[in-house]
Amino acid sequence: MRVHTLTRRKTLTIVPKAPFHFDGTFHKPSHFPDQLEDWEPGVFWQTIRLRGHIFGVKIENQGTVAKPKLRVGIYSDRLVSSADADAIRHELSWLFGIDEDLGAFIHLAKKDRRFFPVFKKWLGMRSSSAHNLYGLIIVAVVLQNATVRRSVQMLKALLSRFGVRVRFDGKELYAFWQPAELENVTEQKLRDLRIGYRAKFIKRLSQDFALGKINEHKLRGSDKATTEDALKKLYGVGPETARILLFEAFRHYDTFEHIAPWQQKIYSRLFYGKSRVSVEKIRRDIQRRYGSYAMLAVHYIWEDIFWRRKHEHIEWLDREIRL
DNA sequence: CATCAGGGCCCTG
DNA sequence: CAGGGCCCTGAT
Repeated sequence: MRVHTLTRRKTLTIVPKAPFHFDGTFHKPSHFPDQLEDWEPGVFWQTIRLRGHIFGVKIENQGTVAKPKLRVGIYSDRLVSSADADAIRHELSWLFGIDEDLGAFIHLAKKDRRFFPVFKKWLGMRSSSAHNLYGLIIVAVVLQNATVRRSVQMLKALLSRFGVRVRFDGKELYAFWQPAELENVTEQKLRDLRIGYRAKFIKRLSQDFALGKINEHKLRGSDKATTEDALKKLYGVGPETARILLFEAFRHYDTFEHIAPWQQKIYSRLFYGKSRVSVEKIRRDIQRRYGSYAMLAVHYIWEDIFWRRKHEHIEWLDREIRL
């Protein structure tokens, strides 16, 4: 398969709204690894499709939490116009909440005696997704009813068959295929990649996106209920997938209604030190405490424990997540 | 070797 | 609105 080699064409400087936590925003330790992005402390790489082209993006931390500054290298196989650069700047701003004002959330966090150390450690972290809606749905679908190992395998299979290999800045990553490219791919061909019944979901989702039955751009400006409705109409998108999309792709920080059983177990441990607390109680307690920032607050505590897991052995967590 | 549940969802009754 | 079935895989 052809590898697209991109070279550096332009460099942008972006000044995020302070406080901004670079590593907490660009790297989510709870997510499974993929070949669409890469990270090391202070540096992030990803591919991105905009205006009909594939770009490589390298984002470097050039500031601090209190005085944030990002240097963004744009890689392409042709000249990058100022319209391209503007589109990339604009898209990154949305995907990573770069201009988001976290003031009200921080105010809440300061009043939280118990978890303030965690909020302080990650001060300025935002919800994020490097992918557009279609890409994030694909990720969410391979996540369904599967262990992490199998999810990784399924996404790898899909990307090596349909993705575009991109090389830039010494990295080799993939860019997602476009929905319309699956038009002539049969469900059986997808099943051959060992993705099981998800083949049907991906087939139908791709059709819907190719036909423009869902408008990501428009939904970014819609309220949560409208967006949730539109998402749940998509074949293969249920309560948990919708939750992921609402929080990561649409930046609704209050998305804390659906709690899956495996999440319930981890929340019970994190918030109560018990093995099992009812989802009703968890939902009520968290919503009361963090209001419209319920999911963001939980996200801080959630990512923190997965971050710690990289360095220390956390017995109960290993038991619960089943890699 | 068989059985089972897993970071859900759709469909049926 | 509860429950069965679904693809595949590694664990038991």
